[in-house]
Amino acid sequence: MLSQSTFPTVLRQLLRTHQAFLSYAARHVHPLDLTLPQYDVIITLGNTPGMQPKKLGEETLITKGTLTGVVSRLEDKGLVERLASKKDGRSQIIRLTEAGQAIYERTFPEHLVFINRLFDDYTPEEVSRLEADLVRLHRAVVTARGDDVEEPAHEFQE
Amino acid sequence: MLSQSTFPTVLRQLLRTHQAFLSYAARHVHPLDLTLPQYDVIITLGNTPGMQPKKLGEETLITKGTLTGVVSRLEDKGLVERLASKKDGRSQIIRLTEAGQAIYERTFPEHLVFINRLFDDYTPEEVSRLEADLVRLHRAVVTARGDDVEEPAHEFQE
DNA sequence: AAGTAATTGTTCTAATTAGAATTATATAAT
DNA sequence: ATTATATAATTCTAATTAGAACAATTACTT
Repeated sequence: MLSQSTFPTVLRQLLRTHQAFLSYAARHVHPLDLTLPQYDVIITLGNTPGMQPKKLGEETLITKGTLTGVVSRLEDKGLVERLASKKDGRSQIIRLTEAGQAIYERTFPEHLVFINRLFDDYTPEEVSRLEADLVRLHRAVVTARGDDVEEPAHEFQE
Repeated sequence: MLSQSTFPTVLRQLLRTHQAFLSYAARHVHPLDLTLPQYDVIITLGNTPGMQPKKLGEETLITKGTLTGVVSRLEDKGLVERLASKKDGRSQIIRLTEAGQAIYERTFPEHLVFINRLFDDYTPEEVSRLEADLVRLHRAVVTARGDDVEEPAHEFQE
């Protein structure tokens, strides 16, 4: 078996599953005239007093350069608003407007039903195990990423 | 904890792990002056006589509209070439040029080492189980999506 | 054979993406 | 305090992304 010369199928399957899930979730979100990242921001802000872009990006896995644009489009739609922080001149609070909160309350319960349908045939233990396995792989990736510094760059200090 | 009102953490973890893996893989690919999708095309075409864009897209999970651009950029770099099919006027064959094949041969072995490092702490059984669990979830998504039976049970090994 | 339907690939668009450079502000060090 | 460093968010760029519309070609139906 020449599995040594092929790309690990487990990783290909990770990509495939990820992609399939996104296209599934989009079915529920696109009819709301929202993109997936936009809806992700809304459900992350739902039932919160708002949060800084930095934290919002960490929660949604959207990098900051991207987040600026996503939030701006939601602002244009009147679904979120940016408030300047008084404590920190660099910082903001992003929160849902009333219209944004209304969308959240109206759609999120059914979104959860829609998503959880995927696990109809799973026992809670099976879901937990899958999650634990994904956490383990994630940890392996982060570890490898941190350990894999070919050029430590210790010699060149500015 | 109001876990009923929160997004399933197993899916969030799927997205997180996927993202971490891509950024890890990019470390090895970007120094080659290639994007991840571009490199994916190259390793998919490696050691093959070439293939149609349709199949190439299925293998790499790149949708056709995107694939046109990815292939064009690789063509500009002289790494792949498009050949018109004589049997089917709509169709093409995309294959590596000599330069593309050279990059493949020079980099893919070390790329595999780089990637397989993620599973250093896994037993083969653990990898198989994770893959099977991902296949199961993928199947659940496709089933829920409802557009089943587009792909015959031809799940060949890559 | 003629007309209809399906397939292949390109083009077009709006949005996302990561990464780098930039601006503005805050914190730390001396 | 003054300088240096770190952080927060925006801006900029090239590429990818999905989806829709399109042109060209092939396959099917009658």
